[in-house]
Amino acid sequence: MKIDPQNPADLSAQIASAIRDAIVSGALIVDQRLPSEAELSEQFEVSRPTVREALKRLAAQSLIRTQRGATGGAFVNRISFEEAYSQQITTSTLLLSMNAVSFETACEARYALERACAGLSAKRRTADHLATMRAEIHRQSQPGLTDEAFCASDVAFHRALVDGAGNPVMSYQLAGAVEAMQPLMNMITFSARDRARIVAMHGDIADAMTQQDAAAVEAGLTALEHETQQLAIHAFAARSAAKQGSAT
Amino acid sequence: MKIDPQNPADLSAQIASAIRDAIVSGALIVDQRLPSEAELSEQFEVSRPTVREALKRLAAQSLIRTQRGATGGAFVNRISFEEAYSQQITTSTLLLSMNAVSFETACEARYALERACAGLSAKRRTADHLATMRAEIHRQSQPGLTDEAFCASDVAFHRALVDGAGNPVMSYQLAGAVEAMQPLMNMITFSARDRARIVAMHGDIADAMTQQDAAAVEAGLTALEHETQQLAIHAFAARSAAKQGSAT
DNA sequence: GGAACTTTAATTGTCTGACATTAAAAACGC
DNA sequence: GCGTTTTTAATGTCAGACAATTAAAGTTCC
Repeated sequence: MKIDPQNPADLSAQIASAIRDAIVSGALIVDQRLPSEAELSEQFEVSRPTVREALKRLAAQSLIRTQRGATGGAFVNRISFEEAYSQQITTSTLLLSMNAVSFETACEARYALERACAGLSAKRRTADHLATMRAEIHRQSQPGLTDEAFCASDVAFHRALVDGAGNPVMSYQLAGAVEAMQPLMNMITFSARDRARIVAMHGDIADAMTQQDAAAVEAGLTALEHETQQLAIHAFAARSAAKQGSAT
Repeated sequence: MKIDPQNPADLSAQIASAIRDAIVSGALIVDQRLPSEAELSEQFEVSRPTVREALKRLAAQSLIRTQRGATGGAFVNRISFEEAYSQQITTSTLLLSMNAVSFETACEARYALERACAGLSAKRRTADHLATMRAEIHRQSQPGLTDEAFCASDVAFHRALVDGAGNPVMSYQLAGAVEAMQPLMNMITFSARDRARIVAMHGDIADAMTQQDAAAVEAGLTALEHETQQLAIHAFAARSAAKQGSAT
């Protein structure tokens, strides 16, 4: 580390990259203090604002944290699952919304991955997970619920299912897949009948989880995927029809 | 957006957050130009360096890109799958290496998710995917290969399997799970016999893919998971034994 | 001698103002 | 009308300064 070619462009990006490599490679370990900004600017032969921009880049990725004061400075940060979750959700959400990923593709990926949890989750789920699922099912049955709140509850239900696997790595990987679907789901209007069907399916899945019947959980998820895909097809058909109508 | 409480701390983080929210919520759309740094510093009533630090934070997350010159500025960036991949891999890798996640947990998550691809991938894989898998199997059989190169080839094999599903969202979500395992795998020394067994299993999986036999692909992955877990147990047992020996 | 208070020093956070670099648009010459 | 030059608006970088914060060292008082 600490070397920097005299490339003309974007010194702060180069410095950030050098420090990032040092962290990823293990040359800088967790909680280790980086040199002060003044020292870094000497080492890299740049000004302090440039060093600061590099450090902010790393802070944005939760690779470092900073403390003020006499013994302050920049420290290599231990990335928590929480931080990793929220980063993944932001990236996944934007990736889907910006790249014209079809609802079908995103939905397929989500349910395929979620089915991957079914086996472990059916086996390991605790009473807490079951209680959360039941509570969300109950919330979803409330009549006055907005579509948005319905979708949020849907996400919470599925997160409980995923967390039931008791594998934090899996929960982390799935967070993006499940949460990023929410904006897409929000584009759908759920009729009372649609909601009733979904709630029933959630009930079936919760029952299967209670009985630790992995195959039934998978089957329930597959049924739910099919239902969701159908709803989306109708919603988008209706939407494009309305567009046609207003255009003519 | 554009509001900013007079909270004392970390103005650049607040500004970055405000702009990020505007992008995520859709108030700022792809390729839209942000106000110039000078204008932003007026709007937020801070200096230009502070605005710049905020913009660098966003650039680090690929939310914006900047261009110099007369018509330059900061533009909302369309996050590409490529960028999202590499971000996910960095975050996942650090998450695993920094949080003392057991090999067992990471391995379980990885294979569970990979099995989720098996069905789609068996059905949709093209000749290209099969060819890549065969090529990597061949490379893995080379005698002079370093452990690191063997692991890299292993990753390439599995990525081909995942990509075979033809679902870019799934490939993206799996990238982290598969690649982040590599540093952990690199801690294992593969004997010639170990490698032969793994290569044989890869061959079985490739055969199943060729025949589009989803169940066989899943079975092959399960067998491979078991083999990997066993190898890891022995490797870590040997390692801790060596540690004991050197300590006394 | 010990506890409470004060001072000091180191570090990040922010500001001001300036200059360099870049790239597109405008002006100019022919 | 086309090629060249100039202008201009923007980011990239720098230098120097001050404010805010925090921990440690020093000081005072009991």
